[in-house]
Amino acid sequence: MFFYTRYPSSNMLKMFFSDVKFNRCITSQLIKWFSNFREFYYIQMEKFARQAINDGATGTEELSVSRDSELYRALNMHYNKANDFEVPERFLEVAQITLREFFNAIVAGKDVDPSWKKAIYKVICKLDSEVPEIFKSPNCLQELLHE
DNA sequence: CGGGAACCTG
DNA sequence: CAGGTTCCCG
Repeated sequence: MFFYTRYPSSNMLKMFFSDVKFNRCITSQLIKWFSNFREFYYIQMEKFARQAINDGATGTEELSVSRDSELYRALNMHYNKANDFEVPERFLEVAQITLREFFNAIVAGKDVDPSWKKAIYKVICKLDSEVPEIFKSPNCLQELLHE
C-alpha cells in the first residue's frame, strides 16, 4: 500500500483492512506502521541525495529513479521483499521528486535549519495516489499472486 | 519494526 | 484533550 500512499488516513486504513476489528490500539499501531515506513523512506532519500552530491552531481536533472536504481532496490527490498507486488510507475515518480527535493534543499544549505525536512514532507504528502480496490480484499495477496 | 517521549493541530 | 507525527533508541 505504501507504494500508493505515504500518508493514509485512519479511515482509509480501516477500509483497506476490513478483516481487522479496529480498536484504539490497533488503529494507532497501523498508523505507526506507516510512520515507520515514511521514516525509512525519507532516510534513504536523504542518504542517496547526499551521496549524489558527494559524487559530484550538480543538477537535479542528473537524479532519476528507475527500476534499476540502487535507491529503488533499497526501497523495494524493504517494502516488497518477496517481490509480490508490481511497483506502480507513479511510485518511481514520487521517489524521484522526493530525491530531487532533498537534493535541492541540501545544495541550498537548508539542512542547517533543524526543521528543514518539514517543507519536503509537505510536498510529498500531496503526492498520494489512490490505492487499487483489490487491496481492500482480505485475500489480496493471494489474488495478486494469481494475476 | 515496536516503544515511548515530545510535539503539533483541531 | 485526542489523534497524528516525528524523533530517537534498541
